[in-house]
Amino acid sequence: MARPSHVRDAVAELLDDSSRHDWTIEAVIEQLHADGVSADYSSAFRALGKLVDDGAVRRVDLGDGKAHYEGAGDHHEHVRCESCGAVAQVAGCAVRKPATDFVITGHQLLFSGICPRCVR
Amino acid sequence: MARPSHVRDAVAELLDDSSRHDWTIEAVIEQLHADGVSADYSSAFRALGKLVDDGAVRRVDLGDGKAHYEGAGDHHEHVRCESCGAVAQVAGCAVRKPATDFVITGHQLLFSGICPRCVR
DNA sequence: GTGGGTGCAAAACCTTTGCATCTGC
DNA sequence: GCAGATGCAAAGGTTTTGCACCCAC
Repeated sequence: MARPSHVRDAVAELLDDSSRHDWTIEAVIEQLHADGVSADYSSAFRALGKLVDDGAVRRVDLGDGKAHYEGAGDHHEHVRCESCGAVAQVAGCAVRKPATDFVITGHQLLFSGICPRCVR
Repeated sequence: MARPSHVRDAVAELLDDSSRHDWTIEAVIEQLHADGVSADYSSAFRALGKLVDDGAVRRVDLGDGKAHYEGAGDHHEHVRCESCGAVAQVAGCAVRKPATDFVITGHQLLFSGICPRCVR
């Protein structure tokens, strides 16, 4: 049953505390290592998978071919800079329920744009 | 200069005529072959890439790990059935401009849901 | 002859999975 | 002992890239 999992715990805490919302598996591992926590890629992968199942973490698709994760806090959308790839979140929900015969269970919205830094 | 490209032309015509909006590279190739057009995976890949650059085709992310393409016609969003993977499009734009310091250039919205067939 | 288009094959990239091991319970 | 957790390594599935060859201009 519930058994200690230093990897899962560390990942959960990391994503929960962090304001980042574009954690990749690689980034998570690096941070864990920097924090002195040993963790293998597959361990992190599995930990994240379980956390997503538990609803503690959301998997986000930022259109760069990699999986991103963020703590499942407030609902918000993302903006990604086409130029530098920086990601920011935009508060609130900008989506209206669509007219369709599907039963809508959720949505994922990704804005593309240019960040203030790249505009200059 | 502009040189004939039977692959690119065929792909462009296919996506333009089709009402499908979830063409994968594989699907495109199969259809081309069915239409008697020879085309290699990499040729289709490159043709699609160029068409996307030209703005004639849109690359759509349907969250299944594969790249999907559709003719760049009217703007619309997509719904994907969590159960069977079927994809439908929903007319109109359900998105409001967000409050952010990014310069928004576009967006991609994917609804998840259950299709009428799977609801039963 | 030059540059773009095609095919075939190989390289790259990520994500998943298999397996042996280790550790609480 | 048993089930869950972890590492290491290998498998999978797609997307990209390298190269040689061919053809319209």
